[in-house]
Amino acid sequence: MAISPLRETILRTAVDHIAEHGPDSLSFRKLASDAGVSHQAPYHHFVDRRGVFRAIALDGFTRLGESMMHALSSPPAEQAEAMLGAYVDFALANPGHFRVMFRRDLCEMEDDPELRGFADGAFDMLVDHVRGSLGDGASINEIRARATAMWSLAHGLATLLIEGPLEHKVGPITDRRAFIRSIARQSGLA
Amino acid sequence: MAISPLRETILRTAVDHIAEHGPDSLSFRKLASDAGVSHQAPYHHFVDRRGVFRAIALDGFTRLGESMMHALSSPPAEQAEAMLGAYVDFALANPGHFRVMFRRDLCEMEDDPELRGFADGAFDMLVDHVRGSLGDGASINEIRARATAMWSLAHGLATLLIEGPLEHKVGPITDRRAFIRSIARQSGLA
DNA sequence: GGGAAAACTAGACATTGTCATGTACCCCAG
DNA sequence: CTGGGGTACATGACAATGTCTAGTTTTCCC
Repeated sequence: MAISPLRETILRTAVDHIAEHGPDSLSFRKLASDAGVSHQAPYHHFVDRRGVFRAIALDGFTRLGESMMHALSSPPAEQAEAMLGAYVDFALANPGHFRVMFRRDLCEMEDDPELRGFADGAFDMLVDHVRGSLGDGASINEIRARATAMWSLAHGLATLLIEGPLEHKVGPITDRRAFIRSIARQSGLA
Repeated sequence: MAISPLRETILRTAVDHIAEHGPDSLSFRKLASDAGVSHQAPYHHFVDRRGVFRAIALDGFTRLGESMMHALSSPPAEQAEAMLGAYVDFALANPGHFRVMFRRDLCEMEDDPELRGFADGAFDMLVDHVRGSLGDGASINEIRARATAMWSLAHGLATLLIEGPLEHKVGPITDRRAFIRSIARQSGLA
């Protein structure tokens, strides 16, 4: 998979557009003309319009995995909060990616083992963290429930922050770390 | 706001389509032809293509409010779990609405006081519940943090269930009530 | 019953995704 | 050196879509 300048350009401008205006209004042709090439050129790097979304999702899950991997190296006492923070930080730093990664109408995971593998990577780190934090006595159901709770909390928080309604309700968030900490404390997850 | 048969038909088929294929592929013209009218007829009931999304969101927040209102009448000990359940139940019963309500690129809340009012209604019920459950000693920051945590947890859970990745990871969920209960217990929110 | 407003139809236009096809350039075997 | 094949683009065409303008029918009220 050699890097191609045009491919990178298109991905970058696509992500920027999605971060600002959402995925719906993303125009394949406009991507091409903005890059200064013909409207057919991108087809050489992406099979479809949806191929762009797929590439963005792959990139996104890679970045998310790196972010969570880094959080796993925190001291145990702070690990849960670090995992939540890593998830939310990633989403807010890469809203263009985040908006695409979890939209099944944009990138189908069902029949895409590669994409699903990338997605599994991030989740498995969460499970690893939970397994370690609960100790050996934890049942598989306990681990499953706690990992789901953490994922849901992080995902919901990230989504509500990106899509806007939360800050409108609770006011602007000045210190994101402290904000996440207070929420992690209120839920029993950290 | 008198009811109009065509308007209702269009909203219903639009919601169905979004529930199945997502909002992006929703065609204004196709809605019209499916309803057996000219491609211009819907413009008499919706200012825009986005007007359809706005109407769906308004309807959705009304239903969500009713669902949470009903949960508020549960006995205090079960109220938190009932609120979570109400939120998730609504989302899974109305995925077409849910997918639209929290997409700022589909329905802009910023300059739409009516829509924002409907959305505020549901959130205020959550705050009321939290205020009641924490008692009089709770600070505004505590209430805010706990309400945000509950909203995030419910929203994330609903989103991950609708968009698919969760069931793929933890397997099919046979008893949703028990599933939600186990997650509510794992987080300290119920 | 007549007139106005509401509901709907018809035509047109720019934009979009995508298919089919053409063209310039690079690399390597002969 | 040559030519052929593959890669990366450009061009043209087509159907579908959102929406503007303009006409037509239907409904309703005084």
